[in-house]
Amino acid sequence: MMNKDSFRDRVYKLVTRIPKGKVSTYGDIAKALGNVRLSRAVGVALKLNPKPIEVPCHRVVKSNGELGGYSYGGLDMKKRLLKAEGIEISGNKIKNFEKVRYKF
DNA sequence: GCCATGGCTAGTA
DNA sequence: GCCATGGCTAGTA
Repeated sequence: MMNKDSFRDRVYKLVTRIPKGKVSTYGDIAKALGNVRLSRAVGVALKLNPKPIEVPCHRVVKSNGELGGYSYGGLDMKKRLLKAEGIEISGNKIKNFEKVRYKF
């Protein structure tokens, strides 16, 4: 009997689908899970991400294009990872946000 | 069960 | 204001 994935597992699964060079938002993931109101819980789930390598949570940012948080190495690390993937950032915001925003 | 804690968000003021 | 988590407390048995 296959037990259902927990909320966190479903979050991780979605995040895994975001391709390199693209970003998504906490809210978009929440919507993909059924309700935008889950967005805050999505943030919490990502903070608890046990595998930051496999689950690229650095590709998840705020709905207004700001970076949001990052528990592994802090914001500088998040910024560096994104830049290394070709995402342009100015200050604390993603440039061409809509253009690099991945749609599920 | 209750309560605090967040990597948040849409919609007022 | 929302809602999944995690830690902790009554208050039963």
